[in-house]
Amino acid sequence: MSTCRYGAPVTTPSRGRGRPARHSPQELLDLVVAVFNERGYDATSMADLARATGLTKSAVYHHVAGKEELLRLAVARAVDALFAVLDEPASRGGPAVDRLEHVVRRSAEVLVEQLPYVTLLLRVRGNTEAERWALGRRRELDRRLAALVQHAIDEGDVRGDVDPALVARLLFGMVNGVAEWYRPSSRKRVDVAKALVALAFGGLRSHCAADPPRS
Amino acid sequence: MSTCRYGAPVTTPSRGRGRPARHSPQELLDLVVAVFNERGYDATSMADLARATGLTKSAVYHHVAGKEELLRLAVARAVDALFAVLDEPASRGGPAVDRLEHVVRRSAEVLVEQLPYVTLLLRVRGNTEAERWALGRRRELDRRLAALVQHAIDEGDVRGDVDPALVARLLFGMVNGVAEWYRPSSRKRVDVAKALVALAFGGLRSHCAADPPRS
DNA sequence: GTCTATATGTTGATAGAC
DNA sequence: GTCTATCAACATATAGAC
Repeated sequence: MSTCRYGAPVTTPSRGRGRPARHSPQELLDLVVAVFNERGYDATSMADLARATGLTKSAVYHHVAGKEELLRLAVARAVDALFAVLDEPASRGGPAVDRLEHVVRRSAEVLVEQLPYVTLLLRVRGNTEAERWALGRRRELDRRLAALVQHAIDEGDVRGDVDPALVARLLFGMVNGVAEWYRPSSRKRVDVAKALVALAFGGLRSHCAADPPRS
Repeated sequence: MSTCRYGAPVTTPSRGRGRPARHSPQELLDLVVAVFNERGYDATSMADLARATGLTKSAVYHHVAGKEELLRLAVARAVDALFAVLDEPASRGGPAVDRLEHVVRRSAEVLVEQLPYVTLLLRVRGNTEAERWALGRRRELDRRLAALVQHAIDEGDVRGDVDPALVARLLFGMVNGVAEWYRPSSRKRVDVAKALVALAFGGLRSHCAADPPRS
């Protein structure tokens, strides 16, 4: 307030004092992505982002080219994190069923660790160039996951009585669904990943749960 | 065109001739929901809806109060269809695990049958009154599904080594995930529901698939 | 780097003729 | 019931002072 030269009403009531309102690019993106997830990307205005960051609209434009660039940065981070799982050693060697289990577990862990970024990625519709790029990367990811399921079936460790592409989509649909309800306060990430793997590979029925895990 | 009194450019090139551009309320809602799902509710303008229906914006307003009422009608239909599953006889009598299996199968079938409506419901964020109402109904649905899982665990037919609320969310997360990829042309609804139930109850591993179904 | 002020387009919704 | 014409509010983005 001390540097408020005019008596005009302040458009950003959340600062106006003390708080420096300066952010690293990383902190700024974190704040922005939180708003995108709360209100939805399309329903979020630059004014909303200015309010959330404690800046004015113009100051936001000083840091980024516009709304779409913020989306691009955010979904790129999620895409990179998910593809990185496929490059981990345990995703590349050994029986396909073990690799699949590792990818499922790590995907769930990454989703929880990078929750806001992955959530945003999963909600992308394809209206802008950044969104279409993200959709293309997701398709590529789906292809590689389906191929992994196919391998596990070929090796006889995953049931072959269901279409592999269908299995892959249902399986990773369950993983991605975590983004709809998980909140950081509620549970440790390993709990979610563990329960997810147990359910996906062992099934719901108690008589299957009794089988010893093969690892 | 015959009643076009002025030579002014037509804003709806998709009609301009022949097609009467008259719809029953049901047909109109179908068209609107398709656009909502393609572009996202927030990114859809009344001009988009006018184009899709072959009317002008003003004509659309003659049929409905506004954009939000269209959303309200659509999500209400999805909510009703999903709650109806819980009122089916097979959802109300017998062992809880069988009721659970029935609800999972029927939810998947309803999702596929009413794909655009359920898809829209699953994407609701909570910005408007209609959306907050829908979120509330979804929470109620989640509560009842979690209670059903709890019953099945109590009766010893579903594994009790994972938190029941977590099981319910993962399970119906897998069901809801179908909306992300299913397209009417690709597969029959029973195929998806059958594969979903098999995977959810039997798990991925081939040694579990060998167990005979208990029904 | 942040501000105030403003340019320029799009939005949901309405008025009133036919 | 559909149209043309229009509005006020809000959108993204920029200009230029400090």
